[in-house]
Amino acid sequence: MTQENKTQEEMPKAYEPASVEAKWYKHWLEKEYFKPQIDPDKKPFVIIMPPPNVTGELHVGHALTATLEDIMIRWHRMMGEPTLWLPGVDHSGIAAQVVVERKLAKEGLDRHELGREKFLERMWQWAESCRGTIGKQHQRLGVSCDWSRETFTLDKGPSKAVRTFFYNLYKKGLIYRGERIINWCPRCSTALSDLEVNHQDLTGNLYYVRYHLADDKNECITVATTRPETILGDTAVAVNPEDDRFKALIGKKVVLPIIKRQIEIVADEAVDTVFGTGAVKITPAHDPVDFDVAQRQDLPLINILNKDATMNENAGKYKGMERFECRKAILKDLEEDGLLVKTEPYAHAVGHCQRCHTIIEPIASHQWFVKMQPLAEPAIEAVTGGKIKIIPQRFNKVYLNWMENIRDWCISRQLWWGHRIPVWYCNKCGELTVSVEDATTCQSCGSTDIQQDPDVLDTWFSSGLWPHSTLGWPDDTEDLRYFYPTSVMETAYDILFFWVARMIMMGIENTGEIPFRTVYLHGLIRDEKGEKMSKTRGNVLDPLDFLEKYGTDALRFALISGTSPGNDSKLTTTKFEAGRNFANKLWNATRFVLRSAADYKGDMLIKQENLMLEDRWILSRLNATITSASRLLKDYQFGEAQRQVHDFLWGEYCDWYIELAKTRLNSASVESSPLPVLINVLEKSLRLLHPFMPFVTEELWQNIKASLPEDEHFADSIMISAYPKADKKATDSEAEKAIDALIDIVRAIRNARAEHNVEASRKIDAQIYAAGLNSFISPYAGAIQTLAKAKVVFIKDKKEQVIENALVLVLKDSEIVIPMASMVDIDAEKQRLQKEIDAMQAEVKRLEKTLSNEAFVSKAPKAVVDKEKGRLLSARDNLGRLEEHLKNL
RNA sequence: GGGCGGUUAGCUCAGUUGGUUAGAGCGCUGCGUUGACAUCGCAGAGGUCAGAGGUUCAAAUCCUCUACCGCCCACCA
Repeated sequence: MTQENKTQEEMPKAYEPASVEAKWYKHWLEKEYFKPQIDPDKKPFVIIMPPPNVTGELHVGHALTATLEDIMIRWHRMMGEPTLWLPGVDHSGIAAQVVVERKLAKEGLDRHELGREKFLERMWQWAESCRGTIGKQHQRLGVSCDWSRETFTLDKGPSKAVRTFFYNLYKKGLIYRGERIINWCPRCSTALSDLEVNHQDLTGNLYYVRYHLADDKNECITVATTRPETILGDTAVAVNPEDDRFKALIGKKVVLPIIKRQIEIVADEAVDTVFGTGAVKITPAHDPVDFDVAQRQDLPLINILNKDATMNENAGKYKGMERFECRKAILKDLEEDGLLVKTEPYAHAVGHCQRCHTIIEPIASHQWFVKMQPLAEPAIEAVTGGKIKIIPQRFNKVYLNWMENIRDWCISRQLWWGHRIPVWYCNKCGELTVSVEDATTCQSCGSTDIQQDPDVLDTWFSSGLWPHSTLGWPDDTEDLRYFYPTSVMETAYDILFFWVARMIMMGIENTGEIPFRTVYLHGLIRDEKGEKMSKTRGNVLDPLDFLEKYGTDALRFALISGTSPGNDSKLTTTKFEAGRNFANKLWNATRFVLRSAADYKGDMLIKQENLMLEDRWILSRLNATITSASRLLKDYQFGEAQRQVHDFLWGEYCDWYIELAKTRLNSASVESSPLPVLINVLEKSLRLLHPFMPFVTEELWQNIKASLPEDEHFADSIMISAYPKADKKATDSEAEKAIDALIDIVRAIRNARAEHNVEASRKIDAQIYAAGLNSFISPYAGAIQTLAKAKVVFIKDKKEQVIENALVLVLKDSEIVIPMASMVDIDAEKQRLQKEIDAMQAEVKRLEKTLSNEAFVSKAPKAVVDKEKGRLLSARDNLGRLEEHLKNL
């Protein structure tokens, strides 16, 4: 250390995240470290970020996504792989439109008054402002993604991808327009896919209604329904053809109550003979099962609802009524006519709009659909064949179950915000034109009198293309060739079907390759009570609040700690505190190391011949931690990896190594100084921790760098430095054994002091006999004196032990004798010894039993048997010594 | 109706090829102002790993069943 070291002098006593974070994020951006270094000879590591919705600000779920992905990205980047993390934002069709519509409603407006064009202007304003906010929030989280590639789903590239995909599927016959039962949200006034409907069990009623036969007013058939208003749309009554009760009635006509329309009794297998009355009213326009029956039986469809779920002209006198008002009115009328046989309470699942929670209505409607089965087949094969790995594995089953039972996907939405369907209808010949470019003429007749389909596509139709559309598809771009297929798709398990499954299908369809090799699914973050966060519950946590209070690194630490793949986790303030405290601990440890380094005159290279036992120990422990953390990162065990690095730094480096190093700082010559190891281990540990806590590690690492002489081995930033690699040569079992024994000794003496209420300032005496380890540990008499406040004498021979009136501590590899003189009362000590003897006897017994078990000795691996044998020997030995000491007391 | 997950210390949770005395954070008890850190240090208490059965030399870990909690999927009107 020849230069002046001002840095550490300026380090304040506590870590202050705010200034550090802004400084380094800016630096990283300026140096363009987030951009991938393309190298054709290296396989890149690629994550396409799940694009947040433009529905507001980021929440803690986004923060978790950002953290997990940033950990992977930073780790791989430090491993020297060309690393791309591509950020983006989703226009999020219906969800965003609902948000803006609500804002309009507050102004007393609705989108129809505004008109499509003006409304879309408002949407764009909103989306742009969200995009800005989301970007800023992401930066505060420290995400190291390539902002130069940031993409919005409505950008030119993704839009072209959407149209191209639509066009291709249409040409292949996999996209078609047809009349089917779809889920209609009266509030949003649009069709929804099956996935966008949440089923909720509600207790309603099952109403039994009597329909009289047309030709015999005395005879009737009774049907059961939960939605009596749909009677107005009935076009048949169905019974099971095998049902003897109704066989005679098949083909006869009944008269619908109230509107008096005559409908036929038909036979259809879909009818369950044991449910309800065994006779079902058929409302083909408002029930998927009835729709199918109608197709088979060639029944007419009568739609009774307007778009807003009021009754239409087919409802006769109920026209204009709101649907549930109508239900009440019909029930009243039925009752008056004596046709309501009975009413019983009935719990059944009712569909609600995922976005606005309005009860959805099944309605027969002309919509665009994707035929899914042909797309699902290769997507199933990709997972069963192991080309795509899902973590945790249990989601394979969930994924496959959904894929194998997939149904056609309704993709048209009667919204304004989104990708407009690339279809034009000809007003002259009635034919349609599907085109990637905007069409100007009809493909069939050449007429220019054409108009584009007013609807837009399901937002997931574009999200599903995300991994390849962001990289340039359908164009053959360099990015697409180099970065696709991507490496990991990291997202929450609740969008497995919405998004992940569709990306797999679409990716394979469009590129012939899987979109990503690994799917990592994280769990949901819940509040302190374990409740799912939602705006209506009002328990949504804003990550920015925590950022400001505890710092980004603490937030990231909190989000990851105690989590495992696919499992939900609770976010509690104690986790934030733990993260903040850890950052602060590192801060102070570094402060100490650098302060010590300022007085040190040698260089920082570790010289093998100068190493003391504790140096070898901490190097060995560091290496073990690197090995383990690397393995855990590779296995996506981020919570556990973080914990192990944390435990090493706090529990081994700070608690023991620094404390041991202090004992030789003052007296040490340059050769025997702990500084090289102190600083090297810290520097390497910071790199090990960097993916988890990027800011504090960068700041401390830079401080270390500044305190050292110019060194070309140090990169400009920790984030582009090499991730530590395990080195088998660093493993040192001799040093680990000796230092473990030393730690045992210190702990035992401290424990004895505490147990016997020795004053803190008082030094006690201790004789230590460390058998085979004596030569290793005896040099540490001074260290023990400092750490355990005991004057230590090492004895070579047990015979030298003076055990009269003394406390004897029997450890694994050593024995400590502490003269009782002023410390202890004998009875208490006898009791303590007896307790230990009991425990040791139990241990001996257990081991004897294990080892006398021939099956164990013959079947268990030799290493395990030997280990047990060794333990028995040492337990017997300890027991003997304990018993002897008790006798001598 | 199918499927999945959870049940481990007072609380929140780790514990991934079955192998020492089951761990962490927080909380609790006692002690502590020696210049890294009170956002700290030292010591301690606290668990028949939901219950029952099974496989194994060996089970928190694998299998079966049961109980409770939670989630997902599903067109019985």
